[in-house]
Amino acid sequence: MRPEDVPGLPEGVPEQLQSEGIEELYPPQAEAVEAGVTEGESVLASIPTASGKTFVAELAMLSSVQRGGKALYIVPLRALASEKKAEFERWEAFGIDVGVSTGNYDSDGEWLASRDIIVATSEKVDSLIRNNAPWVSDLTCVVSDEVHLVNDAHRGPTLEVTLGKLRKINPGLQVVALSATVGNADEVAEWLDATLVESDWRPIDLKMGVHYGNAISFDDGTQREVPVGKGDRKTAALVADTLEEDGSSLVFVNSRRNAEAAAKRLKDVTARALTEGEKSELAELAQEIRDVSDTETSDTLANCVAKGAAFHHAGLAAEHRSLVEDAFRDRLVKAVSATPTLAAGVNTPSRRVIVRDWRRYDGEFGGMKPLDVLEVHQMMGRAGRPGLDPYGEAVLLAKDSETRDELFERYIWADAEPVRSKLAAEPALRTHLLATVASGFAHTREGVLDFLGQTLYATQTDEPGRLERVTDAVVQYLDVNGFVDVEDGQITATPVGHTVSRLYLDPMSAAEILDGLEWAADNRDENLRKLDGVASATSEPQQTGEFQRASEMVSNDEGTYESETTYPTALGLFHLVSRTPDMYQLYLKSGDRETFTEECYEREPELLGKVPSEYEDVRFEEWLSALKTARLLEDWAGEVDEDRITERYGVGPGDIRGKVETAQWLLGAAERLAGELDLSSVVAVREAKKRVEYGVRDELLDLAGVRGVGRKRARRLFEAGIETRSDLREADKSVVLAALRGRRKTAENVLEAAGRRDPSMDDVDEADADVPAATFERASGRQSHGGDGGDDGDDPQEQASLGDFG
DNA sequence: CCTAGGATCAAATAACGCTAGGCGT
DNA sequence: TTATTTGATCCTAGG
Repeated sequence: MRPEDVPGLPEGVPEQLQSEGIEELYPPQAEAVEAGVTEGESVLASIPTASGKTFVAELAMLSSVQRGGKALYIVPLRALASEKKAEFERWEAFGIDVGVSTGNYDSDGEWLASRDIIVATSEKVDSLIRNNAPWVSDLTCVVSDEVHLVNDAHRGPTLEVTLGKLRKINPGLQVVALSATVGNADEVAEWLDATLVESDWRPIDLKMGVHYGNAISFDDGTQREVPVGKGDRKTAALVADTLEEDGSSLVFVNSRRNAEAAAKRLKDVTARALTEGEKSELAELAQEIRDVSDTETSDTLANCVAKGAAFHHAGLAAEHRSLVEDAFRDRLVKAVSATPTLAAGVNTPSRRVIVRDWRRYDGEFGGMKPLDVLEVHQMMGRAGRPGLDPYGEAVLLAKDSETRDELFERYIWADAEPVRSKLAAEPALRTHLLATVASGFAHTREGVLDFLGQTLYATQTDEPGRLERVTDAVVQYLDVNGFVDVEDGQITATPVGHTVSRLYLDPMSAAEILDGLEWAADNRDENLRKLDGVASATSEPQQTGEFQRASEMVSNDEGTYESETTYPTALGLFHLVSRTPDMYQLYLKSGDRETFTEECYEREPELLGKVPSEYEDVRFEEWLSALKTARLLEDWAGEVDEDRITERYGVGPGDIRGKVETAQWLLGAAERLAGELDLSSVVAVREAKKRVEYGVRDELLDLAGVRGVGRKRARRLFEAGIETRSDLREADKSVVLAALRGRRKTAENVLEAAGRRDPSMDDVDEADADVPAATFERASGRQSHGGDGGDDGDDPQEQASLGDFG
């Protein structure tokens, strides 16, 4: 089938496709067209990755818009949203507007009403429905990318419920679902009332095999000799082998540490294959990586990249990740070792994929658990770049012949597991049931069950009555906690219940937060007394005028308290939100248990709630890991350097950012809840939220609110005597310029953002801006001495690293 | 005969990912 | 539960 044979497309689109080099549709694509995707028919395309799924979706959306409709593309990851948007934007020439909506962007989504194609994550879509986004009822086509994710215990139910709601709102809605090959695609298709298009076809051949001894055995019966010298590592040998044919390798491992260790070893292999030109480009890239963040992780990554290897995991800052991804795609970086982040994320194909670790530690499982077939298939599917490689190779590693045979059985010959709905789990139902009631999809127990009866879960369950039981338990939970009222069989959301639903909080998080804030109100006086007692007993450390000192103070384990005690304290609030189920737990590492037990008793008056007994093992452990998270946030909001934090808590720069973002969100929600219930803590909550947002101590809140001023610049301005936004408008320009390290352009931008009438720096003499030469040198030691407070790196980055969320 | 460096072994250590609100100067 | 790292001990080659 050729593009011009596809019915229903807007005029000019087939020509555009041809000019992109698309002469002929791939067989599965043609099959989807024959099934009517461009004529409003629902289709489930269950085909391998990189075989043109997105294209099927594009055809469907274009034709739907052509008929006067509006399309929604649901992505599984935020990172994919912008990638898809960029892809769809080439249709703007045909009068089609594209909009993206993910967590960070707009909230009400009103402006999306005018867009023809909207890209959003499933959570965002869910949230938009909860907030009654008006345009949702205008949708005529919805695309669900990676629908097999309904199988995911954590995020699957959201997708499942969201698709259900969309179909309920728009009865005739066309559903185009894209899925990896799974065991029960027919079942999923039936649930969606869609025609199934299933195929193993790939645009480029994929050879799967296992390396054992001195050779890889492939599934097509061929072998390839890859000798492993003694002392050598298998992975290194395989990477070197690919390199000989000028191909790049992607290595999947099961932990961050392993990813870093593997990259360190691989760099010696890749270094040998670099040209002079590549070396200098890589050196540049390494510098860019160093500039992203001043941490050990960043440094190690830069060292590897300089030699042509890299690692990739969620502990990296987002900028790190995309730098690595881009460089790998451009074939500058020859080998990447990665945790599964890379298997599901943005497209990073590679000539050879090596799945080194196929088991991963799982506490609940009680040992090393083999990965799902689907997951391994996703990894292997990254092999082979269409149009560039003759074929792709995916290799598993075995150290004995028994393992080799097992790997063939388990992963190469095996079909992926069937997709199974995880909706009937209590945590999932808790939030979705409340939302269903709050946004008016159901008002009675029967109504709720009726709605749930149309989900995939209902078509799959072999355990009748389970859904009813869990539903009843959850309704009762919501009732007891005051989120719904149950009367005469009618279930209605209370005002708080409505707010919780709209805030997108897990009701259990909301309950925890409300309990904590109410507890604080009841125990305020007693705890304030304790706090003041402690503060005077520890005796305020001498002058706190000097910044270095002040920052030491907070990070010090001795514990220091602000004298003008606000209550609840920031730490108390950080701990409160850290112990909700919406905040991911930080691991307690060896030694942490003691450290934080001690800390817990020391800081007890600040914590909002009763400390669980040490004998309640699980609860106490959770309490402590929440405290660890809270201390991390407190350090961040106390201007402790990024590298100190990563070192102290054993996390990567990306983790800090993740925690900070979540805390910001939850504190925002807490602020709303406190306001709604008229609790006195609103002000304290707002301040704590602002402090994590900017990563500053309270005296800098005003300054850090100015655009272009992050935690570091704010501190330097403050040191220079400019303490507020209005000081910025009045101050001597040369002082501002000096505080900003003599960067004229930055200074002008800052002044303008602060609302100064004459931001120009043209009339300021360089000599006036007495820039200490030493500050341009990178501080080598961790503790920088000297009075200039020169604790950070160079100008553009100091803002870019983490201070710059806005 | 001593030392540096490598090899070997036992003990210690740590083990994936990530979505979400809404204010505004 | 397991793979990797770390640290201690032992061995060997070379001075």
